[in-house]
Amino acid sequence: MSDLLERLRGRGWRLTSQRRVVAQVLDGDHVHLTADEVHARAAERLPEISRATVYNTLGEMVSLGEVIEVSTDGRAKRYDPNAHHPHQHLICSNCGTVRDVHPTGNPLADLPPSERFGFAVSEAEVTYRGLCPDCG
Amino acid sequence: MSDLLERLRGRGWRLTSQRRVVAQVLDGDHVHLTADEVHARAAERLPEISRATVYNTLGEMVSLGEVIEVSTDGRAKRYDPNAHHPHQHLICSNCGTVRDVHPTGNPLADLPPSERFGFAVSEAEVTYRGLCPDCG
DNA sequence: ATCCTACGATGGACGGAGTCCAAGTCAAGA
DNA sequence: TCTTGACTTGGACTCCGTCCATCGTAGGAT
Repeated sequence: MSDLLERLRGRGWRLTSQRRVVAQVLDGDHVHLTADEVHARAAERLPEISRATVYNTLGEMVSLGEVIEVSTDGRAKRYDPNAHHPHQHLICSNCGTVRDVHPTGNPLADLPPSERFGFAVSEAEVTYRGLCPDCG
Repeated sequence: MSDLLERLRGRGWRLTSQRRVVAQVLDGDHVHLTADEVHARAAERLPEISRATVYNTLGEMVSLGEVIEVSTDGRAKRYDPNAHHPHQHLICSNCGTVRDVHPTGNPLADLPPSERFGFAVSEAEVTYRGLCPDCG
Protein backbone atom coordinates (compact mmCIF):
# COMPACT_ATOMS: atom_id res chain seq x y z
CA MET A 1 0.00 0.00 0.00
CA SER A 2 2.96 2.34 -0.40
CA ASP A 3 1.09 3.26 -3.60
CA LEU A 4 -1.60 4.79 -1.50
CA LEU A 5 0.88 6.62 0.70
CA GLU A 6 2.63 7.98 -2.39
CA ARG A 7 -0.64 9.19 -3.86
CA LEU A 8 -1.57 10.82 -0.59
CA ARG A 9 1.78 12.56 -0.26
CA GLY A 10 1.38 13.73 -3.84
CA ARG A 11 -1.80 15.45 -2.70
CA GLY A 12 0.07 17.41 -0.08
CA TRP A 13 -0.51 15.15 2.86
CA ARG A 14 1.80 15.41 5.80
CA LEU A 15 3.04 11.87 6.29
CA THR A 16 2.63 10.93 9.96
CA SER A 17 3.16 7.58 11.59
CA GLN A 18 -0.57 7.43 12.39
CA ARG A 19 -1.58 7.87 8.77
CA ARG A 20 1.01 5.37 7.66
CA VAL A 21 -0.34 2.73 10.02
CA VAL A 22 -3.97 3.30 9.02
CA ALA A 23 -3.01 2.94 5.35
CA GLN A 24 -1.14 -0.28 6.10
CA VAL A 25 -4.11 -1.74 7.96
CA LEU A 26 -6.34 -1.06 4.96
CA ASP A 27 -4.11 -2.92 2.54
CA GLY A 28 -5.47 -5.91 0.63
CA ASP A 29 -8.54 -7.31 -1.11
CA HIS A 30 -11.88 -8.04 0.50
CA VAL A 31 -10.95 -5.76 3.36
CA HIS A 32 -14.06 -4.21 4.89
CA LEU A 33 -13.20 -3.10 8.38
CA THR A 34 -15.20 -0.86 10.66
CA ALA A 35 -13.53 2.23 12.07
CA ASP A 36 -13.14 0.52 15.43
CA GLU A 37 -11.57 -2.52 13.81
CA VAL A 38 -9.16 -0.27 11.97
CA HIS A 39 -8.39 1.43 15.25
CA ALA A 40 -7.78 -1.90 17.00
CA ARG A 41 -5.41 -3.15 14.31
CA ALA A 42 -3.63 0.17 14.06
CA ALA A 43 -3.17 0.17 17.82
CA GLU A 44 -1.31 -3.14 17.59
CA ARG A 45 1.43 -1.30 15.77
CA LEU A 46 1.09 2.14 17.29
CA PRO A 47 -0.45 1.66 20.73
CA GLU A 48 -1.48 5.19 21.49
CA ILE A 49 -3.22 6.12 18.27
CA SER A 50 -6.55 7.73 19.08
CA ARG A 51 -9.98 6.95 17.73
CA ALA A 52 -10.38 10.54 16.60
CA THR A 53 -7.32 10.26 14.40
CA VAL A 54 -8.56 7.04 12.84
CA TYR A 55 -11.89 8.69 12.07
CA ASN A 56 -10.16 11.78 10.66
CA THR A 57 -7.81 9.74 8.50
CA LEU A 58 -10.53 7.47 7.16
CA GLY A 59 -12.70 10.48 6.39
CA GLU A 60 -9.90 12.15 4.49
CA MET A 61 -9.16 9.03 2.49
CA VAL A 62 -12.81 8.83 1.57
CA SER A 63 -12.90 12.49 0.47
CA LEU A 64 -9.85 11.88 -1.67
CA GLY A 65 -11.54 8.93 -3.34
CA GLU A 66 -8.93 6.47 -2.15
CA VAL A 67 -11.27 4.50 0.09
CA ILE A 68 -14.98 3.74 -0.18
CA GLU A 69 -17.42 3.92 2.69
CA VAL A 70 -19.89 1.04 2.84
CA SER A 71 -23.03 1.38 4.96
CA THR A 72 -24.11 -2.22 5.01
CA ASP A 73 -26.83 -2.23 7.62
CA GLY A 74 -27.68 0.31 10.27
CA ARG A 75 -24.51 -0.63 12.12
CA ALA A 76 -21.02 0.79 11.82
CA LYS A 77 -19.77 1.89 8.42
CA ARG A 78 -17.09 -0.23 6.79
CA TYR A 79 -14.11 1.01 4.82
CA ASP A 80 -13.11 -0.56 1.52
CA PRO A 81 -9.69 0.31 0.10
CA ASN A 82 -10.53 -1.22 -3.28
CA ALA A 83 -11.65 2.15 -4.61
CA HIS A 84 -9.96 2.06 -8.00
CA HIS A 85 -11.68 -1.15 -9.15
CA PRO A 86 -15.43 -0.61 -9.56
CA HIS A 87 -17.38 -3.33 -7.80
CA GLN A 88 -20.49 -4.06 -5.77
CA HIS A 89 -21.01 -5.89 -2.48
CA LEU A 90 -22.43 -9.23 -1.44
CA ILE A 91 -23.34 -9.37 2.23
CA CYS A 92 -24.31 -12.30 4.42
CA SER A 93 -27.71 -11.57 5.96
CA ASN A 94 -26.71 -13.54 9.02
CA CYS A 95 -23.09 -12.84 9.93
CA GLY A 96 -22.47 -9.65 7.96
CA THR A 97 -19.47 -10.91 5.98
CA VAL A 98 -18.81 -8.75 2.92
CA ARG A 99 -17.40 -9.84 -0.45
CA ASP A 100 -16.56 -7.69 -3.45
CA VAL A 101 -18.47 -8.81 -6.55
CA HIS A 102 -18.54 -7.80 -10.20
CA PRO A 103 -22.00 -8.08 -11.75
CA THR A 104 -22.45 -7.87 -15.49
CA GLY A 105 -24.68 -5.13 -16.87
CA ASN A 106 -24.94 -1.49 -15.95
CA PRO A 107 -27.66 -0.58 -13.47
CA LEU A 108 -27.47 3.08 -14.48
CA ALA A 109 -28.70 2.12 -17.93
CA ASP A 110 -31.69 0.39 -16.32
CA LEU A 111 -33.13 3.61 -14.95
CA PRO A 112 -35.18 5.25 -17.71
CA PRO A 113 -35.42 9.05 -17.85
CA SER A 114 -39.06 8.91 -16.80
CA GLU A 115 -37.91 7.37 -13.52
CA ARG A 116 -35.26 9.98 -12.81
CA PHE A 117 -37.54 12.76 -11.56
CA GLY A 118 -35.18 15.42 -12.86
CA PHE A 119 -32.24 14.13 -10.84
CA ALA A 120 -28.72 14.19 -12.31
CA VAL A 121 -28.10 10.55 -11.50
CA SER A 122 -24.41 9.82 -11.18
CA GLU A 123 -24.05 6.55 -9.35
CA ALA A 124 -25.75 3.19 -8.82
CA GLU A 125 -24.81 1.05 -5.88
CA VAL A 126 -25.94 -2.57 -5.78
CA THR A 127 -26.03 -4.60 -2.58
CA TYR A 128 -26.65 -8.32 -2.85
CA ARG A 129 -27.79 -10.18 0.24
CA GLY A 130 -28.03 -13.84 1.09
CA LEU A 131 -26.59 -16.53 3.32
CA CYS A 132 -22.88 -17.26 3.08
CA PRO A 133 -21.59 -20.86 2.94
CA ASP A 134 -20.87 -20.87 6.68
CA CYS A 135 -24.33 -19.58 7.63
CA GLY A 136 -26.30 -21.47 4.97
CA MET B 1 -54.12 2.71 5.39
CA SER B 2 -56.96 0.87 7.07
CA ASP B 3 -55.74 -1.93 4.79
CA LEU B 4 -52.59 -2.10 6.82
CA LEU B 5 -54.47 -2.01 10.11
CA GLU B 6 -56.75 -4.80 8.91
CA ARG B 7 -53.79 -6.93 7.89
CA LEU B 8 -52.12 -6.33 11.20
CA ARG B 9 -55.21 -7.22 13.18
CA GLY B 10 -55.50 -10.34 11.07
CA ARG B 11 -52.09 -11.28 12.37
CA GLY B 12 -53.23 -11.10 15.96
CA TRP B 13 -52.21 -7.55 16.68
CA ARG B 14 -53.85 -5.76 19.53
CA LEU B 15 -55.15 -2.54 18.01
CA THR B 16 -54.03 0.34 20.20
CA SER B 17 -54.37 4.05 19.54
CA GLN B 18 -50.57 4.33 19.32
CA ARG B 19 -50.31 1.69 16.59
CA ARG B 20 -53.20 3.24 14.73
CA VAL B 21 -51.51 6.63 14.70
CA VAL B 22 -48.16 5.25 13.55
CA ALA B 23 -49.88 3.41 10.71
CA GLN B 24 -51.70 6.60 9.69
CA VAL B 25 -48.48 8.59 9.66
CA LEU B 26 -46.90 6.04 7.33
CA ASP B 27 -49.68 6.27 4.77
CA GLY B 28 -48.89 7.37 1.22
CA ASP B 29 -46.35 7.16 -1.57
CA HIS B 30 -42.78 8.39 -1.45
CA VAL B 31 -42.96 8.41 2.33
CA HIS B 32 -39.53 7.82 3.82
CA LEU B 33 -39.59 9.13 7.35
CA THR B 34 -37.04 8.55 10.07
CA ALA B 35 -38.22 7.10 13.36
CA ASP B 36 -38.00 10.52 14.96
CA GLU B 37 -40.02 12.09 12.19
CA VAL B 38 -42.65 9.41 12.62
CA HIS B 39 -42.62 10.12 16.33
CA ALA B 40 -43.02 13.86 15.78
CA ARG B 41 -45.97 13.43 13.41
CA ALA B 42 -47.58 10.82 15.60
CA ALA B 43 -47.24 13.12 18.58
CA GLU B 44 -49.28 15.77 16.76
CA ARG B 45 -52.23 13.45 17.02
CA LEU B 46 -51.41 11.62 20.22
CA PRO B 47 -49.18 13.93 22.25
CA GLU B 48 -47.85 11.51 24.80
CA ILE B 49 -46.80 8.68 22.54
CA SER B 50 -43.29 7.59 23.47
CA ARG B 51 -40.25 7.10 21.28
CA ALA B 52 -39.91 3.52 22.48
CA THR B 53 -43.40 2.70 21.26
CA VAL B 54 -42.68 4.19 17.85
CA TYR B 55 -39.50 2.13 17.59
CA ASN B 56 -41.32 -1.00 18.73
CA THR B 57 -44.18 -0.50 16.31
CA LEU B 58 -41.92 0.25 13.35
CA GLY B 59 -39.80 -2.80 14.17
CA GLU B 60 -42.87 -5.02 14.29
CA MET B 61 -44.17 -3.68 10.99
CA VAL B 62 -40.80 -4.42 9.44
CA SER B 63 -40.77 -7.98 10.81
CA LEU B 64 -44.23 -8.51 9.39
CA GLY B 65 -43.06 -7.33 6.00
CA GLU B 66 -45.50 -4.43 5.92
CA VAL B 67 -42.83 -1.73 5.98
CA ILE B 68 -39.29 -1.62 4.57
CA GLU B 69 -36.29 -0.25 6.41
CA VAL B 70 -34.00 1.92 4.28
CA SER B 71 -30.47 2.68 5.46
CA THR B 72 -29.62 5.48 3.09
CA ASP B 73 -26.43 6.83 4.61
CA GLY B 74 -24.89 6.27 7.99
CA ARG B 75 -27.60 8.41 9.54
CA ALA B 76 -31.03 7.43 10.84
CA LYS B 77 -32.91 4.61 9.12
CA ARG B 78 -35.96 5.54 7.11
CA TYR B 79 -39.23 3.65 6.93
CA ASP B 80 -40.97 2.98 3.63
CA PRO B 81 -44.58 1.74 3.76
CA ASN B 82 -44.56 0.82 0.07
CA ALA B 83 -43.56 -2.76 0.88
CA HIS B 84 -45.92 -4.57 -1.47
CA HIS B 85 -44.63 -2.88 -4.63
CA PRO B 86 -41.02 -3.85 -5.36
CA HIS B 87 -38.91 -0.80 -6.06
CA GLN B 88 -35.50 0.76 -5.58
CA HIS B 89 -34.43 4.15 -4.28
CA LEU B 90 -33.02 7.33 -5.78
CA ILE B 91 -31.38 9.60 -3.22
CA CYS B 92 -30.16 13.17 -3.52
CA SER B 93 -26.48 13.26 -2.60
CA ASN B 94 -26.94 16.73 -1.23
CA CYS B 95 -30.23 17.02 0.65
CA GLY B 96 -31.03 13.35 1.19
CA THR B 97 -34.46 13.38 -0.46
CA VAL B 98 -35.60 9.87 -1.39
CA ARG B 99 -37.76 8.80 -4.35
CA ASP B 100 -39.07 5.35 -5.18
CA VAL B 101 -37.94 4.23 -8.64
CA HIS B 102 -38.57 1.24 -10.86
CA PRO B 103 -35.54 0.25 -12.93
CA THR B 104 -35.88 -2.21 -15.77
CA GLY B 105 -33.83 -5.37 -15.68
CA ASN B 106 -33.11 -7.76 -12.86
CA PRO B 107 -29.86 -7.20 -10.99
CA LEU B 108 -29.99 -10.71 -9.51
CA ALA B 109 -29.59 -12.10 -13.03
CA ASP B 110 -26.47 -9.97 -13.47
CA LEU B 111 -24.54 -11.80 -10.76
CA PRO B 112 -22.98 -14.91 -12.35
CA PRO B 113 -22.50 -18.04 -10.21
CA SER B 114 -18.75 -17.53 -10.26
CA GLU B 115 -19.30 -14.24 -8.43
CA ARG B 116 -21.53 -15.71 -5.74
CA PHE B 117 -18.84 -17.33 -3.58
CA GLY B 118 -21.20 -20.08 -2.48
CA PHE B 119 -23.75 -17.62 -1.08
CA ALA B 120 -27.46 -18.33 -1.44
CA VAL B 121 -28.19 -14.89 -2.87
CA SER B 122 -31.78 -13.87 -2.27
CA GLU B 123 -32.00 -10.15 -2.75
CA ALA B 124 -30.48 -7.28 -4.71
CA GLU B 125 -30.94 -3.73 -3.53
CA VAL B 126 -30.07 -0.84 -5.84
CA THR B 127 -29.45 2.69 -4.63
CA TYR B 128 -29.15 5.44 -7.20
CA ARG B 129 -27.52 8.70 -6.19
CA GLY B 130 -27.35 12.11 -7.78
CA LEU B 131 -28.46 15.69 -7.39
CA CYS B 132 -32.17 16.42 -7.24
CA PRO B 133 -33.69 19.30 -9.23
CA ASP B 134 -33.61 21.61 -6.21
CA CYS B 135 -29.96 20.90 -5.43
CA GLY B 136 -28.74 20.67 -9.03
C1' DA C 1 -71.64 -4.48 31.18
C1' DT C 2 -67.81 -5.92 34.00
C1' DC C 3 -63.72 -8.30 35.09
C1' DC C 4 -59.08 -10.25 34.12
C1' DT C 5 -54.85 -10.64 32.39
C1' DA C 6 -51.45 -10.90 29.09
C1' DC C 7 -49.86 -7.85 25.84
C1' DG C 8 -48.58 -3.22 24.95
C1' DA C 9 -47.01 1.62 26.42
C1' DT C 10 -44.05 4.52 29.04
C1' DG C 11 -39.82 7.10 30.05
C1' DG C 12 -35.53 7.06 31.75
C1' DA C 13 -31.16 4.81 31.77
C1' DC C 14 -28.04 2.86 28.88
C1' DG C 15 -24.89 1.64 24.75
C1' DG C 16 -22.56 2.09 20.30
C1' DA C 17 -21.03 4.99 16.63
C1' DG C 18 -19.36 9.14 15.38
C1' DT C 19 -18.18 14.34 15.96
C1' DC C 20 -16.12 18.30 18.18
C1' DC C 21 -12.82 20.98 20.56
C1' DA C 22 -8.94 23.06 23.13
C1' DA C 23 -4.46 21.95 24.06
C1' DG C 24 -0.26 19.70 22.97
C1' DT C 25 2.97 17.68 19.29
C1' DC C 26 5.64 17.24 15.23
C1' DA C 27 6.71 16.97 9.82
C1' DA C 28 8.95 19.31 6.75
C1' DG C 29 10.19 23.65 4.53
C1' DA C 30 13.26 27.86 5.34
C1' DT D 1 18.12 24.06 13.70
C1' DC D 2 14.07 26.74 13.96
C1' DT D 3 9.37 27.75 13.05
C1' DT D 4 4.88 27.07 12.12
C1' DG D 5 0.72 25.41 10.73
C1' DA D 6 -1.03 21.00 10.12
C1' DC D 7 -1.87 16.91 12.85
C1' DT D 8 -2.94 14.25 17.09
C1' DT D 9 -4.99 13.55 21.47
C1' DG D 10 -8.63 12.32 24.79
C1' DG D 11 -12.55 13.50 26.77
C1' DA D 12 -17.02 15.52 26.42
C1' DC D 13 -20.81 15.50 23.62
C1' DT D 14 -24.64 14.24 20.15
C1' DC D 15 -27.42 11.21 17.71
C1' DC D 16 -29.74 6.99 17.01
C1' DG D 17 -31.41 3.15 18.92
C1' DT D 18 -32.24 -0.53 22.70
C1' DC D 19 -33.46 -2.19 27.27
C1' DC D 20 -36.07 -2.62 31.31
C1' DA D 21 -39.22 -2.22 35.29
C1' DT D 22 -43.53 -0.49 35.87
C1' DC D 23 -48.01 0.95 34.62
C1' DG D 24 -52.09 0.81 31.55
C1' DT D 25 -55.50 -1.22 28.63
C1' DA D 26 -57.69 -4.14 24.58
C1' DG D 27 -60.51 -7.44 24.08
C1' DG D 28 -61.87 -12.26 25.33
C1' DA D 29 -64.36 -14.54 29.13
C1' DT D 30 -68.28 -14.36 32.18
